[in-house]
This record gives sequence, C-alpha cells and structure tokens, in this order.
Amino acid sequence: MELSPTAKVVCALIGFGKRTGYEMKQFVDKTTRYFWAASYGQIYPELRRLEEQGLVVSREDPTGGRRRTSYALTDAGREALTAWLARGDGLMFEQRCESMLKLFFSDAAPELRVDQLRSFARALEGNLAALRELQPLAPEMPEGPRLTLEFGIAQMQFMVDWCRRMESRLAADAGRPAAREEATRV
Amino acid sequence: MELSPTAKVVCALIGFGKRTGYEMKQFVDKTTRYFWAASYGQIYPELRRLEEQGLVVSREDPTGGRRRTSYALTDAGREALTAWLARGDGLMFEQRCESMLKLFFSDAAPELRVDQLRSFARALEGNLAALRELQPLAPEMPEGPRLTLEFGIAQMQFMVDWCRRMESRLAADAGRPAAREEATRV
DNA sequence: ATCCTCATGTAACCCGTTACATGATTAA
DNA sequence: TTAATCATGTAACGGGTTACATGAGGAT
Repeated sequence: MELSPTAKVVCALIGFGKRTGYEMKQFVDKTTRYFWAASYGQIYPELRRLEEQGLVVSREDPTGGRRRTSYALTDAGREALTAWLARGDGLMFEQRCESMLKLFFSDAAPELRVDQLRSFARALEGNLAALRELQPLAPEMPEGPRLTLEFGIAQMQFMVDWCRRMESRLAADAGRPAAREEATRV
Repeated sequence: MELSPTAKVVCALIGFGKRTGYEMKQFVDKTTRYFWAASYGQIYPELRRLEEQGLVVSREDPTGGRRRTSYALTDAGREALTAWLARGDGLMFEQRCESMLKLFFSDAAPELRVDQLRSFARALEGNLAALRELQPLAPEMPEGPRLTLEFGIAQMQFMVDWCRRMESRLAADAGRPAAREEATRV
C-alpha cells in the first residue's frame, strides 16, 4: 500500500496523537514546517481519502455545539505507517532557496552581493528565533521531535554563520581587488 | 514586470551565457539543482512565454543539420533581471526532507532511528561527493557560482557530521540498555 | 457588538515532474 | 550499426497554495 506524500504525514500525525485536521495543521505549522509543510487544502481531502482506503476511521466528536471530526488509525493504517518508517527509501532532501539562486547569479550585479547575504542572514535569524522559542519545551518532547528541533537550530545557526563569514570575507576582498584594479587600470 | 519563478532562472541563465534550452537544463542539473531545479517541461514553455513578453529574443542557430534555437536577453529582459537581483524579497528558504520527517516521527519505531540516520548520512555523502567533483573548477568560476558551491559543500558536510554525531550519541544511549539486554539474554 | 480562535471544507490556480515523441549527429 | 549525445518539445498527471466560504464559541 503506497502512501502519497501527504498521506504519510497525516498518518504519522494521527499516530502522534493529533486527531483533527485543524489540530494537525496547527501542529505542522509549529513544528515540521521547516522540513515538511502541509496546508488545509491537502489535509482535509487526504483524511477523506485515507478513510475510503480504510487506513483511518473518523468519529464525530463535537465540543459543545461546535462540530469536530476526530480520526484514528485502523490496523491497516498503523501497519502502513510503520512500513513507511521502516522502508529505507525516501532519503530525498530538496531545497528551494531564492537567495542562493541570486547569489549564484550575483556576478550580473556584484555590488548587491553583500546586501543579499545580509538580508538572507536576517531572514534566517527569524527562523532561528522561532525555533529557539520551542527549545524550552524540548525536555518534555519525545526524542524524535527533540532531535529534529536540535537539527533545525543547528542548521539555521550554521547558515547564519556562513552568511556572516561570507559577508566579512567579501567586505575584506572588496578593498584589495579594488586596489589591484586601480593599479593595473589607471 | 513580475517574473514567474522559472522566468527568473531562465533570464538569469541567459544572462550567464547559456543560450539554448538544452544547455540551460544541463547546466542547472550540474550546478544550481541543489537549491533550485528546473525541467525541460518548464524551460521550453517559459522561453516561449518570455519571447511573447518581449524579454528575450530567439534566433535559429543550427549546428550542421541539427536545428537549434538560441536566446538572448532584450533590454527589457536585462532590466527585469537586474531588477529581480536588486529586489530585497525572495528570501525564502524551503526544504522538503523526508528523512527529517521520519526522524520526527521515529518514536513510533525507535529501533529504526539509527538506521534512518545512517542511510540519510550516506545519501548526503553522495551529494557531497558530486559537489566535491566540481571543486577543482572553482578557481575558474565567477564569484557567484564559487560561493554557492562552497556553501553547498559546507552545508552537506554540516549535515553529514550532524547525522554521524547523532548516530553515535544514540548508539551510546543505547549502549547501556543493549548491555543490559545482553546480560539478560546471554 | 466585535473580534479572535476553533473548525471544516473546497475551487481555482500555479507549478512542476514524468514520460514520451521526434530526429539529427557523433563516437564506439 | 548501434548507442550515446545534442536538441526540442508537449500532454498528462500529481501535488500544493491561496483564497474564500461557513459557522459556532469564547473573550473584550
């Protein structure tokens, strides 16, 4: 039983104890979004599909007069989930980073390079700050989430540091080659 | 003039000296793919669209009897390109990493954690090796590509190291329970 | 009253990948 | 002559985001 990308997260989220579509989305936005995002437009239809396939069961679970639908894994669902975790595939690591793209092509406008790096670093620092806010909760977390949080922080820190290093390297280089250019050209 | 994501790369590639759709694709696969991929299905239609919009011009440029279409930026195209590079937006950094997702949810099957980490590290080492093969060309590269290559290598190295560190940390944690298991089992 | 949060959903779109078709040239 | 490479293209599909609609309950 091959799960679609979204089906994987959804099953995993149910297995993790997130029972409503709404709750799943909130949780994803707070935790996994840095390496795996999900929108309502994926979650709700996927829950339906998974129920049709018999991997989850729904149950009406209103809070007062407010309707709510809770989901739970069936045996087949639990099986599919552990099978997914056990499979050695899905090692993919994809990035889409417009800042790096701009940096790559920055020779078309070299004077903007340092600024690009600087604003990229600032943006990353925003992410870093958001992750750091979760850190106090780390001792209470299961090992999986704790490890990925730690990774996220380390990774953001690495990228910020790299940008800062490049910034100052470029700033330093800017003096000398300018001097050389001057010497040869003038 | 707001460029679509693909339009940005395509214009930048032409500005960089890549003139045919085929050449662009080869180049992207060798260089930017780690932070920005592109397929024929995007490139060729985009070139058409850009020509309609007057940002590029095409020219029939056959090699022998083999037809070929070369593209060049118009003034409007060059302007759009530098405008894009100058804009402070597009700081987005997106990742999609199934390994991290599995790690996050690994408490559903903790015994698989070390293996997951190990195979993730191996996959990353593949990327790292591919990037290292480009390194000898670095001195000949323009600064932009050289910087992003350096970033790619450092980033992959960082991730591999992180995985290895976690592997041994987890192994050490498991060491005690494992020893206990052995003691009881043998 | 008003606004925020809880909660569910969907339609329109954007975007991108895959897989295939086509055909010429060059290297083995 | 056969395979690989150069070269262009597209149709079908899958997947995801955005924006919106709806409505109840709780807080100010």
